[in-house]
Amino acid sequence: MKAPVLLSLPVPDLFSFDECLWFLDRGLDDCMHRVQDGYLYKALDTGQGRLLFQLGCREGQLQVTLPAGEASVFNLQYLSGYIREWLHLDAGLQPFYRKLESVKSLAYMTTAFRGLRLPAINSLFEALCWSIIGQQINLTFAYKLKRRLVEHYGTSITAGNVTCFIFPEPAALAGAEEAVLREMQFSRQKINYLVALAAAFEAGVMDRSRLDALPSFADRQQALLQLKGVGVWTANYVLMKSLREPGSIPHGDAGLLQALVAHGIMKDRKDLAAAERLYRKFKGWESYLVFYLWRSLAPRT
DNA sequence: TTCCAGGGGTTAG
DNA sequence: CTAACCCATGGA
Repeated sequence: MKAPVLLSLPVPDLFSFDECLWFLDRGLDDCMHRVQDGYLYKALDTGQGRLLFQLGCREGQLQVTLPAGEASVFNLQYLSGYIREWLHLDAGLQPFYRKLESVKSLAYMTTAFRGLRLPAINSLFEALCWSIIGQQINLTFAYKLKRRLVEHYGTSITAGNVTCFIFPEPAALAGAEEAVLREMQFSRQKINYLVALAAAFEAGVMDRSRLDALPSFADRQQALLQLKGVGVWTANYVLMKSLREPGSIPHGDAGLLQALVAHGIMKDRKDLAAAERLYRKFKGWESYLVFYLWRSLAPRT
C-alpha cells in the first residue's frame, strides 16, 4: 500500500535531487538515513512525536510521504523546515558557480556536480559526535563506529522494509559505560570526548541556540573550541555542516589538501599560500568550495 | 611492512 | 613556541 503525498516542496534553481541522493548514498553505510529505489528515508523526533518520512522528487517537486508517524499540522511544518535546512533548498548557487567558472581546473564542476547541495547534519550534537568519531580514521571505520553507537544508544523506526535510526539523545550518551564503547572499538580518548560532550549538552552548557546567539563566526568557533576533543578542524567542520556557515574551512583536512593538489592548485600539501589565494576568490562560498572538492575525490559513476 | 586516513591532546625540549 | 608521541583500525 502506498502512503499519500502529504507535502510538496518546489525545487529551486540549480538543484539536483539525484546529485544529493548520490552523495548521501556513497556506499559508506550511513545509518542516519536510507536511500532505496530512488527515495530518501529518514527518521526524526519533531518534539511532538517520532516519525519516519520518505522523500522523492517528481516533476520539479520534492514530495514527502509518511510511512510511519502522525501527519499533524505541527509535524508537517516541522518536516518542511527540516528538509529545507537539510538539503539547503533556500540557497541560490549562481554566485558560487560563477566563481567555479573563473578557475580553469574547477570549472568542470558546474556541470559534473550541477545542483549538488551540501546536506546538513541539522543536529548540532550529532554533528559534533560525528566529527569527533571521524577524526584521524578512515571513513569506512568511522561509519562503522557510528552505526554501533547509534544502534546501541539511539532508537529506530521501521515501516515496511525500511528501518531508520534516530541519533542518541545527549542523556543516553552521557550515561554510556566506557566498557561498552571500548567493546565497539572506540579509543579511550574518543570515549572521553563523547561522554563529556554529551554531559555538556545535557547540562545545557552547549546547545544550538547558544551558538546562534553569538554575533560572529569567530565567537561561535571559539565557543566550540572550548569543548575537549574539538580543535580547529572539528569546529570548522561543524560550523560548515551543521550551522551552515558559508565561509568555514576545515583547515588541514587531508581530503581537502589532496583535492587541491590533484587540481593543480597547490604544488604540494605544504603550498598553503596557493590555497589561501583560492579561498580569497571564493569569499563567502568557502564551505561549498570545500564540499565540491570533497565530492571530486569520489570515484566517477 | 609501512603509511596514511574528513585530528586533538599531552608532554618534552 | 614547535616537535614528538599516543590513540585505534583498516585500506592501499
